[in-house]
Amino acid sequence: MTTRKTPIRQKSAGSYHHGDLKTSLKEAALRLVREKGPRGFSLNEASRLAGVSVGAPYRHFPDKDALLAEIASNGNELLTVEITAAAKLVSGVKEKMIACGMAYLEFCRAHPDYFAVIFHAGLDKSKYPAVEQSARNAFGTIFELALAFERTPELAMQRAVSCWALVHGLASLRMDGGLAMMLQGKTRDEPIRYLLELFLDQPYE
Amino acid sequence: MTTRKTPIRQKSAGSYHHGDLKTSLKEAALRLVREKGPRGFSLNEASRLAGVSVGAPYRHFPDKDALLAEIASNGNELLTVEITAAAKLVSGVKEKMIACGMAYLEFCRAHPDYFAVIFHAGLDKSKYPAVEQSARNAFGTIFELALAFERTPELAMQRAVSCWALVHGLASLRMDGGLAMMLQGKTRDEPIRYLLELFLDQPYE
DNA sequence: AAGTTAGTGTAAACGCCGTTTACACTGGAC
DNA sequence: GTCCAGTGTAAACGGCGTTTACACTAACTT
Repeated sequence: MTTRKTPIRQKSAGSYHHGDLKTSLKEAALRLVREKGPRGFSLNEASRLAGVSVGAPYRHFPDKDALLAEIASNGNELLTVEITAAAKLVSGVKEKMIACGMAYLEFCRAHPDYFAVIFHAGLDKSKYPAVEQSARNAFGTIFELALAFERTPELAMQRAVSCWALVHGLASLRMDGGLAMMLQGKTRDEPIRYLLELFLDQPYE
Repeated sequence: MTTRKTPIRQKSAGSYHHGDLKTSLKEAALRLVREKGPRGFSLNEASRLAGVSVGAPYRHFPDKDALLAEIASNGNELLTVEITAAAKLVSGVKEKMIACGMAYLEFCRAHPDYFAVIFHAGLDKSKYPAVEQSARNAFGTIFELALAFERTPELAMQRAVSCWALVHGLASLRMDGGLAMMLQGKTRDEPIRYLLELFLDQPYE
C-alpha cells in the first residue's frame, strides 16, 4: 500500500512562493507521524516534502512545537465535531453519552495520526492555550450531557471524567501496543459499550 | 527545591572505569525525564551526568531506545510488585481488584518518570520483547483475579481490560495536562474507586 | 508606470544530538 | 608478568532545530 494518500502540495518548480505552505506543512507532518510515529517526524523532512528549504517553516510557525500544537488543536476540533455529530444521531441523554464514547473510540481508530500528535508528541500543552481550549471544548460536549444526568455539577464532572477516562484508556492501550496481543481482536468496542451502559444505569452516590 | 534527590554516581576523578555505569545511566535518564519530560532527555546529557564520554553508553546499550526499554521494563516490574502487594493487603477477589486499580493510580502519582518512559517516550515496544513481557506480567496480575470472577477466560479478559483501561485512562489524562484544570483536585481517586466497585458488583452479560 | 514594502522564500551557519570508529587504559586470569 | 576482555576516550559523521543575512515577488502607493 502506498502511503501517499494525500500528496503534499510542493512548491511549483519555477516559482518562488509556495502558496499555502502552512497547510502543506501540517499535512506533511501528519503523514510523517502516521508513517513513522510522533518521534520520527522532523521539521526538516516536512520541509523537504513540501519542496521548501528548512528555514521556510519559521515564517509560519515560531518553532516545531507550535506546528504540532496547531495540529493538536485541529485534531481536538475534529474530535469535537465527530462526537457532537454522533450524539445527534440518537435520542436520550444516556444514549447520547454512549454514542460519544463510541465516537471517541472511532476517532482514535480513524485518525491515529491526530491522536498521536495530541497525546504522544510530548507537547507541553500548558504552553499552548489554544490546545487546552480545544481539549476543553471536546470534553465539554460530554460534560454538558452529564449535567443533565446529575444533581450537581460536581457529580456531573465525576460522571463525565469517568466515561472519558474509560474510553480514553482503552484507546490509549490499543494504540500503545504494549498489550497489543491481549487486546487482539477479542477486545472490540462492544464490551466498552456494555460497560458504559452499565455505568450510566447506576445512580452516582 | 533541588531536583537532585538521587545524586548520579560519577566516575571518580582519577580512575578510568566507572564501576556501575549502566545503573548510573538509568538513574540519570529517569532524572532527566522527571525534570524535562521524555523528549527532553538525551543520551549525551545522561552521559555527562554520569561523568563519562558520550560514547561510553554504547558499551552497555545498543542504542538510546534500548536504554529506555530497560527502564520501561524496570518500571513495569515495579508496578507489578506494587499491584501485587496492594492486593495482598485485602481479602476478597473484588476488593483485591479494586486495590490493584488504586495501586495503579498511586504508582502513576509516585513514579511519573517511569510512567512517562513506559507510555510517552515513543518506544516501539514490539522491538523489545522484555518490555512486552513485563507489561503482560503486570496485566496478568489483575487478569488472574478476574479469572476468579468470571465463567470464561474471555469474560475475564474483558473484565480485566475494562478495569485496566479505566484506571489507565484516568492516570493518562491526569498526567497529560490537556484537561488538567478539569481534574484539578476535584477528581481524586475516590470516584474511580466507586466506579470500580460499581462495575465489579455487576455481573457481566 | 515606477517605486516601495511587507511577506515569504533561500543559503549558510550554529550547537546539540545519536551513533560509529579507532584507539587507550585496566583488572583479573593464566 | 603477560595477555586480554571489558570498558572508557576522542574525534568524526550526518541529521536535527533554529537563527541570520539576504533575495525574490506580489501588491499597494503615487
